[in-house]
Amino acid sequence: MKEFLKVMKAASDPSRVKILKMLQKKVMCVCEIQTVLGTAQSTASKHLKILEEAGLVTSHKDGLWVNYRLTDGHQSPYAANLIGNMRHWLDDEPEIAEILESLPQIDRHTIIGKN
Amino acid sequence: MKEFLKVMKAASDPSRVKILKMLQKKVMCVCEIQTVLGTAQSTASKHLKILEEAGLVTSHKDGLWVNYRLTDGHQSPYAANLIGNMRHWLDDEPEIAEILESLPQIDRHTIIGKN
DNA sequence: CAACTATATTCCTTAATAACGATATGGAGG
DNA sequence: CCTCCATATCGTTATTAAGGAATATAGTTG
Repeated sequence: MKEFLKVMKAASDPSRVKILKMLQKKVMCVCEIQTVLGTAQSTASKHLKILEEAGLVTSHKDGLWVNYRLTDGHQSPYAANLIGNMRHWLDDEPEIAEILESLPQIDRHTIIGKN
Repeated sequence: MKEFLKVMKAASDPSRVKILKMLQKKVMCVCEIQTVLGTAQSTASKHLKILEEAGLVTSHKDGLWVNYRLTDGHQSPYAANLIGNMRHWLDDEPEIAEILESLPQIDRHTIIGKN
């Protein structure tokens, strides 16, 4: 039950939903996600931790960057199901569409340290 | 997006998950749900309202009682999906199994007013 | 209509959540 | 080794959520 609740809770926040939709398009580092969301760096990092603990995303370091991607679904059936469904959900939401369209222009190398 | 978030949020609380699992077995009134959950009446009522606003359950009056049942899924695709999945989720959780086994013994007519 | 019953709503208190700024960690490069 | 950069964590504050008790509402029965 806790596992299920963690997934539902993780998906209950607008910022985290946006992150999941972004990661559906490409692997991203924290500073890229922070930029798209327009939040503080610590905020983005914390959201990612919640998503990771719910089994929705995984991370691996690449030098200074930490890359986040959607999980393949082997960690949690609830997470796998949600990720699968979200692939065809919410694309028409203006809030989401706008973000997804901005993604191609986001590049970690052009992001100046906001820290 | 708000519609999606409402469903996720509704499913993020243990009491509400229990309610959904109960209603999967039978239509129930508030006092029956209150009894199974072991909460105050106002608490049960409030949870049901949240579930209803998320499109997960519907209610209709039957005399003094208000019967709650799972929705058929015409209100929200997110709700419909969740209800469908939950039909084969969480049945093995001790917390849930215990509740489901107690359901046959719950009858609104034997519940004395706790109000 | 008066008493009772089931449910909804309000009020209050307490706990959980989200945001930010500041600080800590840890790898990379001069 | 010292600095810089990306990320994580901490401390604080404000908003939200959950719980119960008490009250309001509405239908039922005598």
